Amino acid sequence: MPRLTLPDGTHKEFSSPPTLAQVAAAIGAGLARSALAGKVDGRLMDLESVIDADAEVAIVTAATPEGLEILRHSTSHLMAQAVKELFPTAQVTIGPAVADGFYYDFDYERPFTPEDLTAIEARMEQLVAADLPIRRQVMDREAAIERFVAMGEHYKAEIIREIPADQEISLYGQGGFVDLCRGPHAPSTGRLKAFKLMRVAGAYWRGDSANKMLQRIYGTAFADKKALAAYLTFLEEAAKRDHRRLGKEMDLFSIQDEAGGGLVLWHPMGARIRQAIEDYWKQTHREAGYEFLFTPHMANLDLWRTSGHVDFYRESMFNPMTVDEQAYQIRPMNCPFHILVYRSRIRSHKDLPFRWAELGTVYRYELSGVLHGLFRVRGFTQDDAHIFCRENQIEEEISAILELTLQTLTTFGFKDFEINLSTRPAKSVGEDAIWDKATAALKGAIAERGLTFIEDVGGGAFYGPKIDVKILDAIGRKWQCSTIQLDFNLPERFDITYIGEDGARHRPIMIHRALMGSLERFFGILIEHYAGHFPLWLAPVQAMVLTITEAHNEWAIQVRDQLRDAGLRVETDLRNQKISYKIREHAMRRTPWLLIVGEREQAEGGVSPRDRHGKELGLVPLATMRERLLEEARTRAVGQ
RNA sequence: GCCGGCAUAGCUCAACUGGCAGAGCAACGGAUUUGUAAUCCGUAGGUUUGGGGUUCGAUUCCCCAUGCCGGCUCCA
Repeated sequence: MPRLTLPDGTHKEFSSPPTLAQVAAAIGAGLARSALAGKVDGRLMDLESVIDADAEVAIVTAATPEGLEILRHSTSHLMAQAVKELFPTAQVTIGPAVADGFYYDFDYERPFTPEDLTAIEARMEQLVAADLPIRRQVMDREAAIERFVAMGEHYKAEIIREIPADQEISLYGQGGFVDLCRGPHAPSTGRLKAFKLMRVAGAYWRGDSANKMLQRIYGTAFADKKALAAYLTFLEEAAKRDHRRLGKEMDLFSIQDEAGGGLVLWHPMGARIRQAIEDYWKQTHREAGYEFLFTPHMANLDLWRTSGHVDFYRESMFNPMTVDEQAYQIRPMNCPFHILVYRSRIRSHKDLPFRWAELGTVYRYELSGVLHGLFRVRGFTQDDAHIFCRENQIEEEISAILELTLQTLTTFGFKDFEINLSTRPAKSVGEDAIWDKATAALKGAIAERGLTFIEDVGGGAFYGPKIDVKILDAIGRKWQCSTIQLDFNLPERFDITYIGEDGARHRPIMIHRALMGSLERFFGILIEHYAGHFPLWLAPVQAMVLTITEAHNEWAIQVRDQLRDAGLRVETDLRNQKISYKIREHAMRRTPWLLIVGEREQAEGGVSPRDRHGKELGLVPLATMRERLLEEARTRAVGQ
């Protein structure tokens, strides 16, 4: 009789082979109610599956990521059932769980409307109330194909034909609805209690624009209504932080038709922030032993032939232009120029490493439909750098880059990171030995900092392994900005070398790296991370001097000028308005410090500061406040 | 690029099924000289994204264009 080992290490014996549902019931009534599926020796299975041998068993509930995924997957089937009942001629295709919910793609004669969604959702509620059991059934391949063809479900038939022969074909049925699916699924529709259909969108069959456009319905589902409500609140919060909205409201940047989509205009207030970012960037890079380069925005197309961009990157490049009957290309990357600088003279092993950085503006062709605020643009500035080093310098260089990356991201207020390491893909250039050595160096550099990483086996570029660092923002969203990539390809293509100790020519290793990635995109992320409430060192206006009446204008201007002379960004508001009016306005504009100046302040040579949380400090001498502001700016404090 | 939705004053949004295009904020002018999140009064602001069509009449209905928004390989 099966002896089962539970996750806590305890054992349970059964007199006859139990189903997973029975196992859950044996553990506890509460668990039986919340059980969605089970895990047997690490394999997810339906609750009704029978365990007939000793095994490690865990019951899966919606409290775990796996359980939530099952719940969402089952909800997508529930939606497909509702759609088939309401629109019988719609063909089902695929419907997986995704990051924040699920979707299902249908082939239907017309697009679904928002009204359709409401109707589908209502039908789903009915199906939940009916609490239909969800049953798995294994079927012979040919019979399954015949069955789906008979039902008019040609996509499903196509999918079955492509399933490897050694895999079993399983169907899931609930009520009159049957779908091809690997499973597992929740035991019944009654378990799907909290869901919402979000939107309709077009999506190509298999994501290929050569294929037919299907109708995709996105939805989300959670364990209970409370979690669903929390998610919807999160979406509202994200919308409030939308950098496109804040960018307009705070007059930071614009993107205008007259200039072109995806081309960013930085307004004065946005440019102040960018300057603060760039100043910091220059300072840290100087300290980290980098030199700076400036290179052109376009080059003879031949350069891009040599670099391989014409062959491998054409889709992302703008069309070349003709200059004196020669083709020129606006740059999508900076690296070829840096290589030309390297190659401009003979290099010795004693010169290496070179660390060359450039805030290089590049232009890439993106489909008009994918442009999105500052996040997806056609012209952007990379905080790019290229390191040329010897093989035995890789680890040290990577380690230093990682250090600089984390220092930079931390300074901008990001505390949580996820590091991904991508290794050699099937199709790639370079010898095994160098790949192994480089990959080991990357791992070593990560380990040295005591950090953990997620390995993406075979996920590297064809020209070298890489480390990507993702940041988590204030509301838990993940963004990838930093990337550190080894390149065994470009040095080869440009045939760059250095003279070694042995007097022979050797190939240097090239490292591409960007910490913020694109300044535009990073700026967008910062806006959303801080919801526009920039820390002092980034704030476009760090302090606003507010007068009580016109009688205090003179002192207000003196205050402003003294603080400006100290290097702070300070403005005055001398308008003939009540102080509460001015405070409200500048508080809403997210100015970190408001310095109130009236009779007493003028008489004593001070200001009455109010911080961004409305805290009043009382009358303080101007010099004291100046030092406090300078300290806050100098330390790049992100607290509060 | 493709699919769907949307486009009204600088901004946020109204205008029932086709019937005189409006409000708040912002701007500007005036009064008020004010102590910690909105002082009052007034003025101006529009080819309702652009073009075409249906209609006695179009912000509203239809077609085209442009832009924006949400999506477009997270695999049964």
